[in-house]
Amino acid sequence: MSSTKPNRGRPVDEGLWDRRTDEILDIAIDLFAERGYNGADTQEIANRVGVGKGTLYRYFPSKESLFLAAADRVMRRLQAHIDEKTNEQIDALLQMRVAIGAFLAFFDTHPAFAELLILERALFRDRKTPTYLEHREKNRCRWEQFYQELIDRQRIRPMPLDRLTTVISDLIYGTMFTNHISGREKSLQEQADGIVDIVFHGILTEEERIRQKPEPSSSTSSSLQ
Amino acid sequence: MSSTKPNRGRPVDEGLWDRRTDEILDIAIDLFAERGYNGADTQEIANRVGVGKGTLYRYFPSKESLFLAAADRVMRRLQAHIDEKTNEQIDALLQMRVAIGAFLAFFDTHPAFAELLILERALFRDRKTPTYLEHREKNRCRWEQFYQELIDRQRIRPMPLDRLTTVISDLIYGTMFTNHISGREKSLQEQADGIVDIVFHGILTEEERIRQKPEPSSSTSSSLQ
Amino acid sequence: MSSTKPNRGRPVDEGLWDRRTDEILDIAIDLFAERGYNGADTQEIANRVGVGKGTLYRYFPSKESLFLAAADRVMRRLQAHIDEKTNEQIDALLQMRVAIGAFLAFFDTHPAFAELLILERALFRDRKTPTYLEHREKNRCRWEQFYQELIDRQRIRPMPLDRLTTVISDLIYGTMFTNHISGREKSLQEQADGIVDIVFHGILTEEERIRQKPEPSSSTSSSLQ
Amino acid sequence: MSSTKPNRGRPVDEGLWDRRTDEILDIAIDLFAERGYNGADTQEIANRVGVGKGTLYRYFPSKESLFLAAADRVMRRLQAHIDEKTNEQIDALLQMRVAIGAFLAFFDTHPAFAELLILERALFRDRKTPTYLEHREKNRCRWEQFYQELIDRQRIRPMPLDRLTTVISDLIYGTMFTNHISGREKSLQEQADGIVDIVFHGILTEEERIRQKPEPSSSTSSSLQ
DNA sequence: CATGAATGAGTATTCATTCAT
DNA sequence: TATGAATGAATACTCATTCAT
Repeated sequence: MSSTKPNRGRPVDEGLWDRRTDEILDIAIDLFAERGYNGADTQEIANRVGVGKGTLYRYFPSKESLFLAAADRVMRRLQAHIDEKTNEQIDALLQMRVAIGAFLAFFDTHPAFAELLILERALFRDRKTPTYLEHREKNRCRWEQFYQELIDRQRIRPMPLDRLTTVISDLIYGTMFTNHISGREKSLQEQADGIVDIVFHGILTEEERIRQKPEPSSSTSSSLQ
Repeated sequence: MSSTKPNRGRPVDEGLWDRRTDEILDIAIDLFAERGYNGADTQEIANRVGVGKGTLYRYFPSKESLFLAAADRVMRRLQAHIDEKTNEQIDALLQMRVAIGAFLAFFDTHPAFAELLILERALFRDRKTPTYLEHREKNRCRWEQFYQELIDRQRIRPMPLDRLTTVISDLIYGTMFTNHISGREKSLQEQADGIVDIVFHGILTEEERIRQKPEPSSSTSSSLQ
Repeated sequence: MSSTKPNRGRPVDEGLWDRRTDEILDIAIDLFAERGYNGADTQEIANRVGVGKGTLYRYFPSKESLFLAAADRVMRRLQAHIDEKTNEQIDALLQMRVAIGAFLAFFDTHPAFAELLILERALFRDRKTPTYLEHREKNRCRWEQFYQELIDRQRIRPMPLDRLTTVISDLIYGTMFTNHISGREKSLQEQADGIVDIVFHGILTEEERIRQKPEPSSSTSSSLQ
Repeated sequence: MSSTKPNRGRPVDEGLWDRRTDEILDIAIDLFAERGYNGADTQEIANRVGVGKGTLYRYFPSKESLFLAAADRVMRRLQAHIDEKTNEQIDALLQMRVAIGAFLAFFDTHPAFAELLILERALFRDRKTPTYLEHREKNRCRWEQFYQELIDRQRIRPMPLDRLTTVISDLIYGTMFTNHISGREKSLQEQADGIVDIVFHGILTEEERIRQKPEPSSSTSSSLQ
């Protein structure tokens, strides 16, 4: 998981390398978030870490790779955070609520992380798939299984799985971005509840729903109907 | 054109100013989107416009102001685009579908515009409310009236108006960003339909919906319940 | 004395050319003095004069020539000022007092003029003998005659004429520069008296003067001894 | 040189900093004098020193500070030069001669130094008291004591001390400036003697001096009369 | 004659990266 | 291994001058 460490000569304190790598990353995350990419001086990062500038370059071959590694660390921490909150065997629909709440809470607690994801996209658009999309794709499969089960157990209407993952994902990422940018004042809980309410029940009234018959779903799960 | 004006000398081509301002803006939008803010050389912009660098600075006092004006132009065009598509007197719920579709289509047609909004947020976070948030707020009132009417006519469940505007707005902006970033392959129409389906009907089955009773809404419209 | 004026076509208002030339020069003197050479924008000069930038270039072929003409105007005005004060047939030694006082008063009244002379020297050292040296040389002859007469009439000790002109000239220019730079607080009259006192009587006491016998002068006037 | 310092890595050559600072300053003095402030390219200075442009900025934070430091170095060298020439215990009046001679010789040997003082005044008039005035004021006290003693020992006529310091100072600075500007051809010794002659004995004849009674001095020493 | 729109040469400064020690 | 001194590429902006009208 850590950068490739040169390994000639006397072996160093085991773990020092990794601990310092993470220390650098955490400091870099904050500084990049505070100052932006160009505004974050490598000298300043080195100062905050308490090492020489040259040492930084022993851990990361360039400022860019440091930045990208920082963005990656953000996503790994997000993953861990959500896993931690949802691991338990609670009701599946409740788990969705919890996951959405945990997601929003994570970025609310660490605004710097949101900042980093935005920066990454803006600055390195040509060079790399954004870290957060990579992670999204990595988890898509898990979520699709999760949703499929709910459909099979007839708790969720049959509909294309990718519609579910995509719409929900776009919604919470959009919410996160907007929260971060505009400093939304509403309580996290309220906000999460609002999202879940609409996603679960839709906005239409009973009668209107009957009139507007849900479009028949077209993908894998259509056979279930 | 050559009456005895008090100011002799080279007369200004009336309208040239505005035409050129827009021309510069359009070229700037593309270049900023292509190269990013720092990568977009003022010289290159001038070259593409076909004027000297100094002339650029007659129209915009700095690169930053040029960029910000470009972002503003994007939002004004978005506004005009959606207005154009939805002006007609069609069914209100259909109008929602149309507006969502128009929104996504706009950025699909002009990926550079999406790019600009992201850049703006990343680079000028400290200096300015993002242009797109400004426009969002400007329209919030209109949409809340729109939703209130639908609630009054019992086509939409009673729920806090800001929940409606916020969730839908976050969803479509999140979708737009993600589309732009990941190059989503699905057809625009399908995508819009998917969003509308979930927003309108929610994801739960009939039985599940009854079990999970929608949380009673807390705002202005709660009295309607 | 004015710049070479193009003279084809309809002859203009006689004198307009010269009047405007002087007007430009006076405004330029002030602006150069206020802002320095680079800081003085040609646009600003044009604005203050109330003409277009292009018009300036009809009067002076370049910014540099405008500046040099401005410096020249300063010296011509100095000349006129001193002539005016000393023209009358008063006692010769008193005339010296008056001339020195008038010189200092001139620059005290017009600090911008002093500024210009300093600027000229600093900026155009390679290109041109400073205007004020030109004027100094032009007047040297007159002053040498003046001093010779005083020596002949045994009112001034016999000494090389160039020593007189040089030392006195250096003294009053040095005083003028220093006054301008440091904002000397002493009254003009007192200052002029102090200079004259030392130049007329020297600083030594009677006894000391006898001990330090004045060095026999070595130039033209030595024969008088 | 390689003891176990807490700071490993490339050690600083002790003294290199100071040596190079002076080297940069000397080269800057020459280049500024040759080309003027704007004409002196930072790149050219770096080239002449034989370092990269960036290195220059490690020593001086800006071109302006480099210039000002150069001017300051000139005055410190002037100070040292005059101190060196006058330190000995010779007759006080002779010391004055020597100091004046040393002053003029200094700038005659280093025309670039005179140039710098003029430039400084012209370019940074708003920002800073000219370096040479600072040094003048610093020495004023010493000279006033010196003169007071001469007055007490009745070698100099009683007169206000500031008249003495001011007139002599203005005279030698004025001479220095004019020498530099006009390239005076007379020998330094002759010139210094001429100044001393007039300052010591004044220009009037014996009889005339009696007629023009020296104005009674007005300050501290007036009581001595 | 007068104008002012258009031009583009010219330059200080920053900061990621290297590498001698 | 760690350091930080040295480097130099890279770039926005100004303003004197021109010339079409």
